[in-house]
Amino acid sequence: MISFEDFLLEDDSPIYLQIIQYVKRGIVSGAIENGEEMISRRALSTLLGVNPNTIQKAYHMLEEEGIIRSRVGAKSCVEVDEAIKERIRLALLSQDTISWVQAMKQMGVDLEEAVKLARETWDKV
Amino acid sequence: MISFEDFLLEDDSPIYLQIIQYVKRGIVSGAIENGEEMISRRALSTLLGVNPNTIQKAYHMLEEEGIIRSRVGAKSCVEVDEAIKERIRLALLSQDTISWVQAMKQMGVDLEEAVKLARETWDKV
DNA sequence: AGAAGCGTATTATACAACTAATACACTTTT
DNA sequence: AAAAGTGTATTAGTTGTATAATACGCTTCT
Repeated sequence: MISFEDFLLEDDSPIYLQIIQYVKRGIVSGAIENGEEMISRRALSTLLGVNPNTIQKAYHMLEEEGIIRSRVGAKSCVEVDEAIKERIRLALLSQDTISWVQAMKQMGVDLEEAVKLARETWDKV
Repeated sequence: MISFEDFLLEDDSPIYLQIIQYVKRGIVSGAIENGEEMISRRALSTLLGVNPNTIQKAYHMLEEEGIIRSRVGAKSCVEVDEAIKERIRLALLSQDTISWVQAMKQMGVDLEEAVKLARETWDKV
């Protein structure tokens, strides 16, 4: 079951987006597998200390994106085939990398400097 | 004068934060220099097509952070010494790089893959 | 001196995100 | 069968972001 043990509220972005991002990144990394059960909405809202409706919104959007499957009375399940996984992987990797590269360029950092910075940062995080 | 010519509203983050980020990145890159005049609040709100109050909020926060200096009746000016510039540079570079590295790690991408991805992305952006 | 432009301030409205409390129908567990 | 847990839905309230319309006093330009 996906227990959200290592999930942390850090960002100032909407919580429901952070939850969606957490699940997507988990799928990309392989930490979250097809068929796996999600923790229930109520349990997650208690765990994170946020409102059940916030969780509901995140789960609902995950369902609309075709990532989880819900049935009344039972826990929601992850339902992703290889095509969806690859689609998510490409989207997330390019999206995150593009915005980082844009930031570096806007600050006048060249490619080699940026790579050096990334290498130095890697083990600190 | 800082004309915000190459400023683009893209993000879904608050506009006033995007403006602050634009100015900070400009200072880090050297595109924005100490003593330079800011475009007036009214002119910028017209240029970007957003409400004057949104601009006022951004400028006000920039002033509170000690980055610009305002006098009633005159245009606001950038006022940053080398210490402040270095503080901003360190904060922005590490902040952006850390979040990118975290993203890559959460998705199971190792350092060399990430570097490769960054190199491939560099010229496309 | 006068007009225009500037920073600053106030009040009101709209909308999205988040919180809060509750209810219903269904599945799973006991 | 009963209880507990689940997804789903509704209504209400708070906060932050952005819009809208004005107003005042100061500086700069003509």
